Amino acid sequence: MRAGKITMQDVARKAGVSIATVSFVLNKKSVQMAIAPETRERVLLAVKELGYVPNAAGRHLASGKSHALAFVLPSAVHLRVDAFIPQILSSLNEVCHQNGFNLLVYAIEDPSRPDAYMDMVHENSIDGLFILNPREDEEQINALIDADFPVIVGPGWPNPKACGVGFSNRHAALQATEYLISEGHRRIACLNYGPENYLTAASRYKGYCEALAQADIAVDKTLVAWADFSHESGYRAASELLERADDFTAIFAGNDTVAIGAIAALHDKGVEIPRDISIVGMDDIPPSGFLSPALTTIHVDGAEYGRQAGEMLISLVKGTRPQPPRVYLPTRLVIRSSTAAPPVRSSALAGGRFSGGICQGK
Amino acid sequence: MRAGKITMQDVARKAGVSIATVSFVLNKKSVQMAIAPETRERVLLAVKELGYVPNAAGRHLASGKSHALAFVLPSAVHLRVDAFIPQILSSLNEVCHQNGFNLLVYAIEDPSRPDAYMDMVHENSIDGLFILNPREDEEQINALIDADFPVIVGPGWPNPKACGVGFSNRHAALQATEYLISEGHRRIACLNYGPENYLTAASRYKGYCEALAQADIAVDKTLVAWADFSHESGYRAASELLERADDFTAIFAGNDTVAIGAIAALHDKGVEIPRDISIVGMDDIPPSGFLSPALTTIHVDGAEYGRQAGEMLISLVKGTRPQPPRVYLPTRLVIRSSTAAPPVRSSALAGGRFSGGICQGK
DNA sequence: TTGTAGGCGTTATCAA
DNA sequence: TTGATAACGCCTACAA
Repeated sequence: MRAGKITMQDVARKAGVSIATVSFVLNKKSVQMAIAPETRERVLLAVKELGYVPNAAGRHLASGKSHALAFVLPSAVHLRVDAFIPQILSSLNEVCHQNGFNLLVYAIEDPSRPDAYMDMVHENSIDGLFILNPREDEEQINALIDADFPVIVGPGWPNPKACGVGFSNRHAALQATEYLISEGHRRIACLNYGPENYLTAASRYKGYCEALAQADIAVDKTLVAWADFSHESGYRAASELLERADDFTAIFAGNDTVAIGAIAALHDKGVEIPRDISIVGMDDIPPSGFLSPALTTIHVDGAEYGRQAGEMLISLVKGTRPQPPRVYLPTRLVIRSSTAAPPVRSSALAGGRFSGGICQGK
Repeated sequence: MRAGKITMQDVARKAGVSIATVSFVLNKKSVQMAIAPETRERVLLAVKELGYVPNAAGRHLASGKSHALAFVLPSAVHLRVDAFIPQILSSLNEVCHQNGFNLLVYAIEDPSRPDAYMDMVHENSIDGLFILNPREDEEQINALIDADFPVIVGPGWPNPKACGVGFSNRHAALQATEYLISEGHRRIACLNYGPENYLTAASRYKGYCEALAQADIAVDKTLVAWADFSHESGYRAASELLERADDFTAIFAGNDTVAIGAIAALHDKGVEIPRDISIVGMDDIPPSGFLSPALTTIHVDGAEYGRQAGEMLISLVKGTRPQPPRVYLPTRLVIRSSTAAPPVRSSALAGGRFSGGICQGK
């Protein structure tokens, strides 16, 4: 294919100028290089007539710029089931292309080589990196940042030179849990998504604990379960929770994906939401508002997330440190119908939540 | 960053050989070029000690190969809300990286320039293209195929030279609708996802019509609604349907995403699923099995989809026409709890489905 | 079995 | 204001 392999040579010949001139015209270095309008016209005409398109490889080699950015995801499962990712990806896609960058996606597949994406950096095939929720232990990232390679991470990344966007997972989890508490819940389970060394999950857990602490509620480890990223895992974790304890009245879920799984588990066990148990999620993924019951959750603007990340990264690539270098996106509690006040029965009387099961039709 | 810009020059010098030898060793052209094992070792050692990584741009320019593949999506909205896409993307990601290719994602943002992604081809920045659900009118695609540029489209693409993977949308829709009919439904609404010139949506509609025809049921246009790709649109379309007609007992939804929206709409109107209305979706996206009611749908293996597409494309890039060149993935009806036999009341007696509303608690 | 050298298509630095 | 020309890093005949 290759567009008939028309090169600057051809354009130059046709326009009767040198290839250097063609390059100048095409790269219009602002006011620096002044080209006679007449010459410019001639070149532009030739370009148009020949259907010339600059070759990426040549440009890349000569300029050292690949005009490509990479979006790195912590895991492939993540990509497969977490509906929040596509939100980010979608706006990132937009920003990139509007600014003349291609967008590479790299979901880490092989946990034994979590930094395989570094190859793209070393091969020089990308100009910048947006790493979503990196694990803290990835030292390579700091090496890149210290070497001034354009990288966007989370805003809490422990390197003063780092630039990042995101939101406070801790705070969002706090918001969610506080809401449950404000509704009157005291026995609140935490169904986090893991693994535990996964930074954002850890932060969310921290927020959950903090909210409990503020209300003088002790963290009960039997009420804490770790799922992974999938609906299935949420289902499983919720089932386990239900077997381990029968007196909690609410669940704080690490994200909407596992919350959806948990809801199904509760449903299958005959637990009614929010009558018997309330549940609040996080992320507000597209289906959340359309479930029955609609999921109360913490809304984060995924599109804004991707946009800001893209813009910051591009700014970095162009040599300007974004201002501000660290952005915390706002999070907002969206109250829907999966939450309510806890059931008003004393456990002594009712003897567990399933006592009401005989009333439930279906 | 650029890994200290170590080039083949450096490696060659260090190993005491020429850069050609280094290149030979690195590109081990199978048995063709025999290199003395001793020399090879020396080179490999130098590579390791220097931490040499080949430069993508140089390689790209010299070889004409970018080692990058692009995944093109018909729209950004699609990417944002259709949970089927990430399934494909995830396995595509895997196949690409395992084979040493980078993966570019291009979601078409600007409908006025639906083929903007062609730039990537003309710039020569990708070696191949996987176009998901292209619109039929994109003539450029045929130009590429005819020029032997590696392209993967759907298996039904009207060009004998085309290679493609996918599944029969028509057949899948037929399966879904047939099932509803087999359950006893006669008044079956079609809530498709659009736009109408969107090939897959059109095929699904065709399958729906075909199933009705087989059962001697006339297509009633008042029972046909077009959504777009989002949950919201499914919600809206279902609401309209409900206002236009009150005697249908089942809905065939163009995909699970709009089905989820539709379920919410029915729910909000007090319609109970599947008691009053059954609904069947398509694609079997991750949350579908976890809804209440769990969605009956047509399962397609998204991971397999992406894998095959990736493998076929890579084979094409390497110069081998995949065998077979067109793959139809199997589709499977997954019966869950959103479908049942139609309510057994005569419309004369009941006077519309809402007559039973007073019995519904909640 | 290994080395030489030309070329891939741009960019960018100098001269002119 | 424009034109030569040297990089850029690698691949690959062709020679040796």
